[in-house]
Amino acid sequence: MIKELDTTEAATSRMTGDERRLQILQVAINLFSQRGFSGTTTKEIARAAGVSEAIIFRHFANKDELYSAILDHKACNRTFQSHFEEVIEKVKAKDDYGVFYTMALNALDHHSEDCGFLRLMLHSALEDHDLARMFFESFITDVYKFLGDYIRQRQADGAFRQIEPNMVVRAFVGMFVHHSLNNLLWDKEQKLLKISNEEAAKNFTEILLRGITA
Amino acid sequence: MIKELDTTEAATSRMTGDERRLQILQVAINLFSQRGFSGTTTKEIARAAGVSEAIIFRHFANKDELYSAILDHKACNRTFQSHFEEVIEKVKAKDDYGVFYTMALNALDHHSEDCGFLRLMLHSALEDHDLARMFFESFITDVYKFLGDYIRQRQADGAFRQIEPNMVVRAFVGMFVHHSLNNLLWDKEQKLLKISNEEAAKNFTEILLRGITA
DNA sequence: CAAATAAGTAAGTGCTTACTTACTTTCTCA
DNA sequence: TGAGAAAGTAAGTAAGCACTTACTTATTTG
Repeated sequence: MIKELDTTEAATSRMTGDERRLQILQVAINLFSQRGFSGTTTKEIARAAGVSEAIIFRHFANKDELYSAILDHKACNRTFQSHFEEVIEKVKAKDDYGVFYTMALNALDHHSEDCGFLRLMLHSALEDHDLARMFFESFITDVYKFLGDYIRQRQADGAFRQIEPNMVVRAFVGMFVHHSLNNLLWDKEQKLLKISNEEAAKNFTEILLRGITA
Repeated sequence: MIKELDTTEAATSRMTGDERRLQILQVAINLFSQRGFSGTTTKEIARAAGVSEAIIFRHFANKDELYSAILDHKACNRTFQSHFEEVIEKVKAKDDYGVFYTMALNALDHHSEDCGFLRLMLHSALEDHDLARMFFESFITDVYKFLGDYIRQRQADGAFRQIEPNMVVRAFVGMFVHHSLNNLLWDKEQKLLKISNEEAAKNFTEILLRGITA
């Protein structure tokens, strides 16, 4: 038996329930990230998944539950630990440059390759969905705690000058998040600033470290 | 004759055409910024303006034209010159701290008092409306040119070290834009970081200046 | 192989949407 | 002061929306 796995377009052959559910979910994530929740119709999702609309409502009770399912799906494979192991290493070595550079580069690369994620987050934040709140509470909070602790420690060492640590995190995260957002939303052709992620991470890190060293 | 000007709720008395047009526009800006374009119905706009739906279509041919009118309305009273005269003064005096501090504080204050504007921009950027493109081309480009020129000049003076000037602008703008976005979208109660705009502008400026001085 | 089970569809449902029509009320000024 | 212009409305319309029903097709399994 030949099974064609076709996630990008309409799948021709019949799928098992779980396969179809996952496929619909991925299609929905894609469309929601492009057009937002209220801007996407269930008909569009069905067409993009290559099935009739009724199939969607067999797998998800209603449109809202489809959104909730995205929440669950995104939440499970996106923890701080899993994504920043490399940074944790640098922290142990008290490698200031390594900590911030790796952090920024990781984030920038991630934003570049999965720009749908950023869009989805913005949409859900603007529409005040749980997805945004959950992401904030589980992920952003961790980033602030992790980096904040490191900065506090290095301040105690006398390596960094005295500033509110969360202020420093805000400034640094701002640099690369804004950079990604800018490239994604406003300056897609990068007319203002065309630069590699490595170069950007390097510059941001240098500015920050010079800015906070004692 | 007593004329009641009531922009917040349904106006009771009859308005002239221009008054009504403007009022509908303001109500629409308000609602679009909250719920987005496709998330706002013409019925809601009508109710919020205190008129029947037909009135909206007397003033604007269709929903899209209502959006375009917002574009015109926002575009005319939002130029770089008008908003950053204070910064231009500091530039002339080569007051590094003044330039960046004033820039950041102006932006932060503006975001705080007109947070609807930020939301509107994000919505229109995500929905790929002209409003975002126009804002980018008329305003953001100016900011980069203006600050970029200043940084180039100070580099020539030997005051700032050699970095791509637009990179510096990106980093600095990122700090305060991200700060505003964060307070607006994710951390409305400011659990992570509660700080006055003055304090934030001060810290951002200090980090940047230490980060780029020669 | 037949019965059970699950994947799938076509064609609806009632409600909401953007937008219109036909009509009424209020203001203005010759 | 009365006729014309402009502001306003109530009650539509067709298309689109989320969601359902009644039915067909394919796959598994005792």
